[in-house]
Amino acid sequence: MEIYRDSHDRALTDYPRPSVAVDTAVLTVPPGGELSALLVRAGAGVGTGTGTGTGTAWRLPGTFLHEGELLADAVLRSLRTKAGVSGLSPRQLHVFDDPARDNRGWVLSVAHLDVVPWPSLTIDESLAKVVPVADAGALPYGHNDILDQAVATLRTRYAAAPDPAGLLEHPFTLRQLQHLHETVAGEPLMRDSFRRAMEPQLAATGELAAGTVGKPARLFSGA
Amino acid sequence: MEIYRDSHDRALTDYPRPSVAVDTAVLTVPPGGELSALLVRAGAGVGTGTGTGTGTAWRLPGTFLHEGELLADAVLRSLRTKAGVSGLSPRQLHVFDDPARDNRGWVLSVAHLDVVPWPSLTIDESLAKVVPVADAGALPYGHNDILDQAVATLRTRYAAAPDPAGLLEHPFTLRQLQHLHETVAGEPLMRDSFRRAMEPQLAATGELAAGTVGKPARLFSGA
DNA sequence: CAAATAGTGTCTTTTAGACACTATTCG
DNA sequence: CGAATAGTGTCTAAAAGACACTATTTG
Repeated sequence: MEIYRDSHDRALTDYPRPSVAVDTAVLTVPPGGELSALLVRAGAGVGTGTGTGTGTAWRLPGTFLHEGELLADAVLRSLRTKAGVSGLSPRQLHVFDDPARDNRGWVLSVAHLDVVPWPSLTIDESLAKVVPVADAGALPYGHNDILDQAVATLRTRYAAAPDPAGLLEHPFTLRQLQHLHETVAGEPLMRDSFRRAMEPQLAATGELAAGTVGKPARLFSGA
Repeated sequence: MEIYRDSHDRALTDYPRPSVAVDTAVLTVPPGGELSALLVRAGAGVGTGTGTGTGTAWRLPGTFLHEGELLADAVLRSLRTKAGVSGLSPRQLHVFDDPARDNRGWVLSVAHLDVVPWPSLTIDESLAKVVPVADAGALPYGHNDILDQAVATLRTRYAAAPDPAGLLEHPFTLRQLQHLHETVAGEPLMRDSFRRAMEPQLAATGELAAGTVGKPARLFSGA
């Protein structure tokens, strides 16, 4: 490998390097529930921003980046290890770079968002829990900021497409889709406008929902 | 400092760590010109993704993160060193984490956007140049992607506010503001709609522009 | 049948686009 | 004065909101 030197004649490897970690806001919507996030117990010795460890604190799952590993793979690894979650697509949100953030040294943390359909989220309840984002409380090390940014990103995504994160099982009715959007947005939506906005983006299966009160709704298969 | 150990009983400092760099899309609008970006010569030995150095290649300015330094400070340092630019506010765009990106080793690069008013951009022409983004050509190491994302971010910001990056000198007329918006958006905007959207967000100084052809326009002072 | 929900039609309000007309300056 | 630009009013078209009415199911 070629060695480049900078203006002070130092090779690349002569520079001190930060540890790099990932912290992830895992968002989901339980059936009939609110927009929720996955939290893990702080102080387990894995992840960033562990702090002095009160023992009862919760935090977003995270881990250190391994050599040559992609950030997205580190996110998936941390979730697999802690929550048995698989098949996801993490997105970067922001890099937290305050040198004093972590008392173990110089650690950069790349915050991520990962949206997980409820059925894919099987957690070890001794290590993790899923709580409505409104009830997350105060999290250490700026994790509330990550959560806020994650929710904002999710809302932006759902404002533009019917179900970009695949939170709904197919097929679904317009009512189910609207309920999901209201849960994500955190506010009620108008039936007429929602219909007008969504119907052109959906493909009807030709089937009808059965077993419900009222006129059976048409089923859609997503995009 | 307390030492935490992970599940393999390795202390934090035992992990291999990546070098971290910043690469910045510096955008500006020259008077009467197009939306433009700052490029520097590749192969100077500073920054990431230098490659084998053809000698004629151009790239976005970048540098390695120094110990304990904030990413934004590294961006400002790299711009100060290379272009005499000061007084800016870099924003993170994305972390490039392909382990094979840089032939000098494992380097993460945090892409940034920095929007600079033309008068603040005094460059050393032997090291750097400012070219319309449309004429940037093929840049190495995904820098075109950074540029695209930077332009998209800038457009989003200007769709929401009159002059979020302070590209216009105060006071300004509505026509000047519209011209700026058209330059940023890359397409003509309608006079009526633009007026309706912007006027409520502006504060008139009470003064009028002088020395121009036509009825003198009211001057505004921004937010 | 009553209650509940789906689907459709239509009216109103709001917003965006188009355009016309007046006002004021420079050359 | 004529060309150029600013500012305002108004007409029209499109989009969003509101609401009524019909259709079809469960209990």
